[in-house]
Amino acid sequence: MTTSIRDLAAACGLSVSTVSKALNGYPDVSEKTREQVRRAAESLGYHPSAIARSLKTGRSFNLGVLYSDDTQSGFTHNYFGPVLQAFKQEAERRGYDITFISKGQQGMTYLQHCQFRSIDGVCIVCSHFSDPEVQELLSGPLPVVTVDYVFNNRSCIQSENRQGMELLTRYVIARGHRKIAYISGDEGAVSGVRVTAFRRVLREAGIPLLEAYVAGGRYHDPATARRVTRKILALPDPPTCILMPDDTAALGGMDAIRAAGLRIPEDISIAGFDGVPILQMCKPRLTTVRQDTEAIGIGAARKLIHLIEAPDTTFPEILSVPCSLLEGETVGLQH
Amino acid sequence: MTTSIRDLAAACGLSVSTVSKALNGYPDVSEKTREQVRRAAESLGYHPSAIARSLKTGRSFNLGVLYSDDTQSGFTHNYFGPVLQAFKQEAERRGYDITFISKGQQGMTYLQHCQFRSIDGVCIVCSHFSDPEVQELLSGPLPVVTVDYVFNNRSCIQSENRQGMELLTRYVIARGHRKIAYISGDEGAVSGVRVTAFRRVLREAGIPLLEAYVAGGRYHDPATARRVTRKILALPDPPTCILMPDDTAALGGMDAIRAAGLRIPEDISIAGFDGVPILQMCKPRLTTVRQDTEAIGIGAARKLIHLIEAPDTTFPEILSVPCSLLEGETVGLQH
DNA sequence: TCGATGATCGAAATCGTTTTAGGTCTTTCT
DNA sequence: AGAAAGACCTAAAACGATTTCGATCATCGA
Repeated sequence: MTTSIRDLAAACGLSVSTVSKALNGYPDVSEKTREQVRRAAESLGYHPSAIARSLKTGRSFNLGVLYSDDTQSGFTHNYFGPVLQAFKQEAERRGYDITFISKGQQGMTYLQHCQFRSIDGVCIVCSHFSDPEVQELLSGPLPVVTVDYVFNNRSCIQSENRQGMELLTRYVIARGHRKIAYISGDEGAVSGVRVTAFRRVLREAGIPLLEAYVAGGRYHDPATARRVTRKILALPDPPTCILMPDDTAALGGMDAIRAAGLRIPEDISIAGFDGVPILQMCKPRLTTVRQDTEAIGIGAARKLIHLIEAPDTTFPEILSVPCSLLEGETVGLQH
Repeated sequence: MTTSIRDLAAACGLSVSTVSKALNGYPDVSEKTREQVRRAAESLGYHPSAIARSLKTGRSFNLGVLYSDDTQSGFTHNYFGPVLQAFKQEAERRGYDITFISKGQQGMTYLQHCQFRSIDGVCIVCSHFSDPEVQELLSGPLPVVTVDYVFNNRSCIQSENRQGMELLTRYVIARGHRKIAYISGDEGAVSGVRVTAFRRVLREAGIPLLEAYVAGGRYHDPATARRVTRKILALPDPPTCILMPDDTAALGGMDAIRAAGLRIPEDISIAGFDGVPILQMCKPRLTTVRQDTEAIGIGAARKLIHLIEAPDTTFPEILSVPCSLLEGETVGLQH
């Protein structure tokens, strides 16, 4: 089959241990034999078995990714997808592979699945942080980083949701809007921060906010967005602009607006959150807040690897990456 | 640390081998001790180490996924993304994890990366089948299935591109179009089959085809699509309908059409291929051919696992899954 | 010249499993 | 009763690496 270290040792006329040490840079092997081993490895096409190595060293160079979401969108999730992609690429650059930790594999919990595969650390990015299995993993023995969720003494990376929301709200106000509605996503810290920022910017601008203008919604759920939007449009004094929890939901909102016979942005304005690329190619181009998914994914990978490789010099921390405004065509001038 | 089989054996007062056999359903262990072992395993929270098991058995229950694409879209690729998602889910259902095989990991080729991780089999889905490393993998010792690429004596799964293209072309003709342009994707078997089907349906319908109407393009590249569309629109006798290689490219085409001051579908019609869900929520809803990405992903996983688990009863074969027409709003009636 | 010191190398244990080849004891058959 | 056959279990050898602990040998200072 594939050549093992024993074959290599035989080919060199050396012992297995010497060969191993030569390859792993131990000091007690002469430069001459080291070079000989290298050459032989090259010509035999030798590569060590990650599995055998892991068994002995306890390090697998494998990062777990816990990703579960309601929306069934999987890899193609408009926000998590690109985050995972960046995470994976950065991990690979550092010599790690990734494996997805999934529910119900052979009756194992998430944590057990990690131990089963001897995962070195895990990145949790999902919508079910209240799941007991997720909590078990969060308080378990493995290095962990989370995305968009702060847990006691664990590292987290997320967008500067406050700054992003401020950016958007200020922009909308600058376009002349005074009657602004806000539909939030699933309850949680992210939604909380955003709505708080929204309220504060309005207050600071001296703009009154009807409580009927702020409604609960769901992330990445166009159907819910459609329903909530319809309700808001039916208000006695409807808003001139609606802020949606994300771009996907915005699509549902736009649908409801069109169904009501209104034009975007002439009759009513709408904005999203996330900045999914493909929607920037559709008409009308959605005005939204771009989350730097690449920076988030890369940051998560770096932090996790750091936690693994230098546990003594690294501490849990909350990292934030700034958002930017994507000015599209869905927020009109209001006077 | 985590409990090993030795701990379990000690707790039961049995030998390691008996415990192993009890857990693995060997016949030469009494039902009584088997039950005892099961109970002890449960209460100690014992789960075997996948790594140690792999080392001994040579089976890792790990499927490699080779996925590289030009477009940098990664997981969020409109066609490959959903395919991979379905592949992953089906693999997990069968007790397999997946790991991505990537270029340049520690200076390893794809094949070496597979061997490094003791991958049981690999699913190749990418756009670079001409890459020597991909070819090495294709002719290597591991079980392989491919998506959208037929290789000598390897299993392949793909859409019934002929049938899909026929469906669309007939539909467009039925809507009254006679001057139909076709922009194809990157050169290759898939593109070939589609354009052939397109030509044949036209011929059978007795509709003449201007050679200037069929142009080369690129998959998932809106910029190229825009350029090619512009050129076609500038023809002395422009078509009334343009068929694009995929939905993403269609976006570029629509852009060029709008830039030319034409309306969709009143002035000119356009259709895509793939059926990406999010675009079905945008206006105007794109008329396109839906590829059953879920069936493709699941089929790939099943076939691969079958090749792994029952190599003697399984043979390489080409599997095809039918497409369906997604009637949107971008192909108008022509008279 | 002799012991000490370094420089290289190798033997063997180990990681956590699986699996082969026996081993022991009871039962059954003749 | 003696042998054959089952039933049940264990010892030990792998799998392919890493790593500890010695072993060997040449060199060197005194």
